[in-house]
Amino acid sequence: MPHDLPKAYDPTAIEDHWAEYWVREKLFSQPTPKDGGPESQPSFDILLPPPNVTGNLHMGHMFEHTESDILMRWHRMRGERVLWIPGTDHAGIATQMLVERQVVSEGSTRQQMGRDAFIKRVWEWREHYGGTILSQMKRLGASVDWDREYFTMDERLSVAVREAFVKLYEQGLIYRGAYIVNWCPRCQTAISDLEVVYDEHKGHLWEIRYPVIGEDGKDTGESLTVATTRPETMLGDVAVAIHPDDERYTHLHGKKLRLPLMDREIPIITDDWVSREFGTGAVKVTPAHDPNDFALGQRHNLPSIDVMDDTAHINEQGGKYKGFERFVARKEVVADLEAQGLLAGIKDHVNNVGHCDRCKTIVEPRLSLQWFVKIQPLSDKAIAAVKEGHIKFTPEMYAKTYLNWMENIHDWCISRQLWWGHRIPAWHCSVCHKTTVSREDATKCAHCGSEKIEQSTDVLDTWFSSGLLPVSVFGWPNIAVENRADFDAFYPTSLLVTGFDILFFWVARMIMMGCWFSLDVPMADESPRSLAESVPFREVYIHALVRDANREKMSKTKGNVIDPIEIVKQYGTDAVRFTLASMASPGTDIAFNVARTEGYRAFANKIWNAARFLFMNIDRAAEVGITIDTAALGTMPIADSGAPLESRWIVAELHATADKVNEALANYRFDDAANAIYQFFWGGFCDWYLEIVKLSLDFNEGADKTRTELSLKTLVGVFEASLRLLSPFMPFLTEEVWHAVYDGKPPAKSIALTRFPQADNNAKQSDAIKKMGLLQSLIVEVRALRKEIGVEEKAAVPIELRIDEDLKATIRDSHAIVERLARVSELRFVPRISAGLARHATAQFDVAVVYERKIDVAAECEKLNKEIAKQEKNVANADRQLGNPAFTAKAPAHIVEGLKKQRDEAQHLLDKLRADRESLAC
RNA sequence: GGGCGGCUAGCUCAGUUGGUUAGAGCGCCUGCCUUACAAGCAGGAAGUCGGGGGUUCGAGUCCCUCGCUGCCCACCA
Repeated sequence: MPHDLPKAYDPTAIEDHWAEYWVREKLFSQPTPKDGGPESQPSFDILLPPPNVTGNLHMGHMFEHTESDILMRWHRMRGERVLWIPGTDHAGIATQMLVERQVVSEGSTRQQMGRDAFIKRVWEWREHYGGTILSQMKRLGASVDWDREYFTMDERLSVAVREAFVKLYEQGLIYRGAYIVNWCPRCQTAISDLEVVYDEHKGHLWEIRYPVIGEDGKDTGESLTVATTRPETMLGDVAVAIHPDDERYTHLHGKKLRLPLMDREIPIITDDWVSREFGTGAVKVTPAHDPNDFALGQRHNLPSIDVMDDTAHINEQGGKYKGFERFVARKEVVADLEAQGLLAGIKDHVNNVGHCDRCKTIVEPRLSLQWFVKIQPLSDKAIAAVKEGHIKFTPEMYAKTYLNWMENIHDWCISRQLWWGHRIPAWHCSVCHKTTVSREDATKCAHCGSEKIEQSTDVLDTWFSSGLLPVSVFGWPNIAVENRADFDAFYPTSLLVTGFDILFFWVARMIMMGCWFSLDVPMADESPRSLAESVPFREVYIHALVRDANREKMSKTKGNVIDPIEIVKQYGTDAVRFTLASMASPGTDIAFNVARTEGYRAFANKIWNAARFLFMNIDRAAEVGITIDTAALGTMPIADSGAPLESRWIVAELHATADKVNEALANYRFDDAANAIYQFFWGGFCDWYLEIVKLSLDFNEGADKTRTELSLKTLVGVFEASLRLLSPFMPFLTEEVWHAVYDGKPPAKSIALTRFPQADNNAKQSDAIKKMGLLQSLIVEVRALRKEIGVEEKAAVPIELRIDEDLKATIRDSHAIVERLARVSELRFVPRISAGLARHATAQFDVAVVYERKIDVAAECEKLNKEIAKQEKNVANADRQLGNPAFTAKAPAHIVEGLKKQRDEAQHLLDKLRADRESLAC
């Protein structure tokens, strides 16, 4: 029996089933369009930021997916051609590290295994464990197109990577050279600037004397003191630099120094770059181990001496320190200098130390032969795309952050000394030593024809391939006439939903690469592609971070990580989704609190029980021959003017809510949208409408059958529309209940394929809202009065009501509602409230409960006094403002009028309150 | 060293271009097992909008300043 819902809402009982159903039925697949371009149907498509293949789903993912899924389901229900593409990233370093650890635990190493065997091993690992996140996403109901799932190392995506590399190379935008890069000695690879995280570090500033030597090569007895935070790098020193205008050292210009420990002659050079204030004003120059020194070395034609190997141990260039690990070498160097009396001092010094983003090892700036992208031509386009408004950021401030970074961008080091990743399509010739870059696997040198070539062992930065995704997932570079439907329909994608942490890593790179490569792809009508049409996405929505209940960042080390799957098991996916949505206001981090989730599980339960109430009545109706025509559902209910007040009211509220939700979602205000629905369903539909409609649901003999049927129709219609309104937020619960509404014969395979409620502007403006408001305020006042004077909950009591003539009809027509909801036995209209009765006064009416009051006079007086003081203040404030000629002259008329009205109402109320106080003899 | 946020009820947060008496959820207090729901119903208390100054008829909202707090960027040895 579809109508037979269990008494309590149990999410676990329904969610697995629907999650599996959605995937099995391929409900969210969006095949390549056959009907041409996007004109035939507006499309809305986004690319899922591919999680690392090594990853587990965390709260941040769930948040991101919830927001995306809400948007996707919403757009889908608005009839658009919706596509959400899932995939995973091969995550070079992360994955290699993980598998390496596994290999080591088995007593081997990747070096022992060899490159091919190791890579095979990684692929095997990926086959077994690589789908964790995606299967978790399936369980959480993300409405992605599983038929289009990709992996960044898939063949077709690899083709795009190679094409992009070769093209940039041909355009002169990729070069190879020896520069200072960030080297991770643990990962044994270069990493980009972005992959270095800086940390304040309490260290020292060592001051070392470098003896000055004369023409004869002998010490003059004088020395120049340099300051350094990394004394071990002195082994690679090739000069000492001073500021040309530094008078302390003028006499040393042109002189030479003896490099301690290495006994090497090095020159003193002058350069404006040197700061006279820092340290001693003399800086040792180590071009192979510091970017500034490297630049100095370039300017002054100095050699570079790399004193370390790939693992940051001192190499043969470091003389007797060869073999020492860098920090051991540091100790040794300092000790030896001290022994030789060359250590002038040690000062405490706080400096920023760079760590490898992946493994936290201290990064070694190191001279190394790497591949770089000459980035400026790409960044120019990427800057223009945002400045010209082709890409819109939400929140807007991220556009500033983005531009600031983009305008100060450095060339991008794209080579990595890893095994797992896209291998660089470059072949080095051992005969002519030139490099061949090729789309096809090269067999001979393009320069000398030699076959003694070997492919570069380096792979590309992971972000090089993910940066290409917006073009590559739609088939680039193979966009031929017969093979471009996807590209035409879906590029540029509509939106990117992501976190700010990958703004530069990924978002910026996609913009650069998307604009650069798609520009060559003509439009469907063969016209050239404009910059506006070459962007990878038209909008970027940057979501906030999910923190724990104490606003702490979740981290494994702190042990405060909330596992979404655990929470979901406890409260249900829908409740967790609703929690995230309701807290998601752009730009504000989410302090995830299970108390909120508990509340939204209660909300889910509320919906569940409303459904049970509905079904109970439908079944009772069926027994007396009243049936609901489900074919009439699926639209926006409309109440005609003859319908009962509560029907017209709830329909108007439904339209108003639909309007709010649509607008909120258009502005990424998930919180406003969720709150509007919550408020409508719980505060309006359940608390008021259901209670009132119970009066009309009379199935007894002799009851007004037409009225019952009409009411039931509205009830079911509004409820069904509410489900559709809720569906993007709570897809599981609404799916279950929606199928039940249709008694197992739904008009579509899923509620996700129905239409989202759209407000009719006329329907949301209704006098019913005003009338209902009056009734509600009367009912609330009576309830409060009852409470104040201690009327038993169950007792029905008479009330006296003094109300303006023009409002009387509303009350009279709906007296049954007042009687039921406020437990009133008799409603007496009176010209004035009888003396001695407990009363409440509002601007519109006075009401009293006819009951022997058991009230605390003192408490009542206190309350009255408080209220009187408040109203006196209101009147005084209003009078003061109204008495101000500047106000009446300058403020707009409706403000002045409004204030006058407000003042009069306050005065009216005040009079009544004073009278009350009198009668109480306070 | 630059840049960007935040500070509103006990907690977590809303508050649209300045406009009439600043809101929500949770928590708290009181009373109810009223047959959809105690994961519920009803009523209630609670805020000098971080401090100071300014603009304005009018400021939570705009400007200045100070404080606290968080984040991002940056090659100072």
